[in-house]
Amino acid sequence: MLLSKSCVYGLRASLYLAGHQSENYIPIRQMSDKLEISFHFLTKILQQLTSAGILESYKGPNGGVRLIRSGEDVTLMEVVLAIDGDYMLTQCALGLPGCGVMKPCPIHEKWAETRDKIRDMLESTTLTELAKKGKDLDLRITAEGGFEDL
Amino acid sequence: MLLSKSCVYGLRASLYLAGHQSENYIPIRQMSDKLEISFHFLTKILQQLTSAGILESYKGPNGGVRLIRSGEDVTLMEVVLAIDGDYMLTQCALGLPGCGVMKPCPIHEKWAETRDKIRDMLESTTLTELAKKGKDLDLRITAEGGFEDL
DNA sequence: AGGTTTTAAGACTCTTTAATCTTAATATAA
DNA sequence: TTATATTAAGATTAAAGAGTCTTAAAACCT
Repeated sequence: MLLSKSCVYGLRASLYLAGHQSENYIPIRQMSDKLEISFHFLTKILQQLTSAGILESYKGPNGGVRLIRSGEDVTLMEVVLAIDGDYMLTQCALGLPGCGVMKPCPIHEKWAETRDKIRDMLESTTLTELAKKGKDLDLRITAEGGFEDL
Repeated sequence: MLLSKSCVYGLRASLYLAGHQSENYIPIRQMSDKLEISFHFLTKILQQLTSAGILESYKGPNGGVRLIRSGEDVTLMEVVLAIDGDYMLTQCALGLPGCGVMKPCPIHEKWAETRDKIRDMLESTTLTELAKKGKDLDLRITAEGGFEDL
């Protein structure tokens, strides 16, 4: 699997936040209900995004989480790095340690090109861009229903 | 991780076979020693490639496995599909069931483009091509040492 | 036939990831 | 200041992936 489940959940939650952007904090419970993700599991994932400086959280009534910066600035890459790390973007296709231009494996070159495509996509796509697209076209970030139901 | 460990081992073993192509069967023990992969684990992986019609095996003295067709014909895609399946190439980036042009998620379009790049690379690369490159440049398919040591 | 070499197959264990549960800490508000 | 709402953190359980071990089956050789 390209992205871990944690990472996929993190992306969906981030898109949710980008689509509900306001000054207010959004309770995790609300997100876990809407997105149908286990509350406690989602909480831990969002903690990773918080400590990575992507979200900020607030406890108590009317607390929750929200994007620190506008979703305009936040790329998919940031979310992926915060949760899955850079493993996917650095690891050799044959799993060999230290694979690179100095000590390549036979697949290295082609693989590096392919990886760069993935990297470019993740770096050039922002949360706001996708959330806007989701709203405009009523696309979904949950199994059933569209963006409007969120 | 993009490819499972089983898949990576399968690729390395397939490259080994492509680099030793002959009429003879290659014992799995020899491969597991050279490639530093657990014998029993490698055996299971090669069984998958055998039942997928990529390898054929023979028991008893002078037995082992070999590529059914020339490595010229075998693409990386075939090996990946036999071991990891098409999950990576079909799965939605947000993990939503049935994501496609009819019911897309906001990332679907960009993701599909990126996935196609991966697909193209895997489909256009053959074992022989990589094994030849590995021999010519003495690249490695094991942590230490080059192709020549195999 | 009997012993040896090899793959095949299944049971088992270990590790990592995913998910849940419980308790603590923090903030609000009546 | 007490009750409530919320995130934080750690312990625990469940499931999947990775790896090992044992036994069986097939083929060869003497």
